[in-house]
Amino acid sequence: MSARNTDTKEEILRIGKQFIQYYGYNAFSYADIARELNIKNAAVHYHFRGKEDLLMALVDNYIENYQAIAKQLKNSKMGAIGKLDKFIEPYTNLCESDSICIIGSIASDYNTLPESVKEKITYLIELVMGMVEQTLSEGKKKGELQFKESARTQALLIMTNLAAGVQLARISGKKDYDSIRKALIRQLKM
Amino acid sequence: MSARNTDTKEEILRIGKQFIQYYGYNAFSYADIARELNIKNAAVHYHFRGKEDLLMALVDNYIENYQAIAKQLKNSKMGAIGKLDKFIEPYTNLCESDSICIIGSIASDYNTLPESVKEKITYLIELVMGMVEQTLSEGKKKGELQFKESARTQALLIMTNLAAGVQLARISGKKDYDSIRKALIRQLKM
DNA sequence: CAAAATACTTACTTATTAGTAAGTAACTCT
DNA sequence: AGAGTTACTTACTAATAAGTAAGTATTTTG
Repeated sequence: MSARNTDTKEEILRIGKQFIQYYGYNAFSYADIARELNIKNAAVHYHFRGKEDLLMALVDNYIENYQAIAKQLKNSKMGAIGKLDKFIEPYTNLCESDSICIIGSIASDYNTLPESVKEKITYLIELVMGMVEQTLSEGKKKGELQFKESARTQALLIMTNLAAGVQLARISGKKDYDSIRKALIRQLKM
Repeated sequence: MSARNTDTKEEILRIGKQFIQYYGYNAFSYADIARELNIKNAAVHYHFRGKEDLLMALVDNYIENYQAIAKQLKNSKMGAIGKLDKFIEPYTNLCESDSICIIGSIASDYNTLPESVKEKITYLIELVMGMVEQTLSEGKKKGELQFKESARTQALLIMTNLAAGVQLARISGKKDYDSIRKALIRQLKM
């Protein structure tokens, strides 16, 4: 046992992300991660000094991810609806596994988190908001989308529909999430 | 010390509600409640055998509350916009204290909760949903409101906007919540 | 091939968690 | 006035939490 393993760190991040989205930040422990990966909790501490550091790393991952997506969308010839679909897709997947988005999960535990994480999550939200806002603005200019609010407000409406949509789906079922998702797109198209 | 106190039970419920909305169900303990009320944690156990029982009682409180509101609205001559404003008001107040609604809080911790609570929260959501749906339907029939989705879907859109709106406000500020709230009403009026 | 770095495990600590059993003071009822 | 009942406190338990120090096996590097 215990041959050197180069991707334990990534596995910890993977499980950590899963746990945050499934149970919430305050409802899983390093012992839970260790059990899942058949290692000892000290091994988790070796890769991430504390839970706070793990969360920071996770948020960093999301930031990098969304930065990459933002770049892709910028250079893409995809239509606005297509871009929005790409944005919505991950939420639909979360729904399938009874999980919620990291922003919603962190928002719920927000008052128990260290300042460092709070700052980083603020940045992540602005990043995501900016992306959606931009997509909406462009889509409107090109006549692909229509909405009456400012792009910022419309982006807020969409993000809150999705974030709480996956939360609600846990309780009242996936049908409700689907209704929300379809209504969202329909209203932007008409 | 320790004169008989008849409203400790209600005080526990009050603080419990506060903690759930501010920290989340998994981020406060009976010791926290005891400290806040200057009693011992065993006293909290005296009134509510376990945390699960406390949560159940809290959800029961919400159910009674919303049943009372539903009855009021039914017999009220208030316009649909007025009724919606009454519904939205508590969310705005939550925002002021950096708190989130109990449904959002419970949804986030959903996968860590006992079955009994899950069932009860499902009932609470249907109750609230029914109320909003009803208000929307009536308002549309009377020409006070306009929307293109079904009343159920429109209610879902509004509830998710509000629930995630207060969550988002924690991170990106109350202005975003206000934008959402105003847009919501504006769209229904036009 | 030896030293250093890496990726862990073993074995622990300290704090906090939910929860309980037994005792006690004050009030209520008869 | 005495017997319950209520509303607690005192004093614990067992489990789990985050975290650490020291040791070990494997791999990389000079």
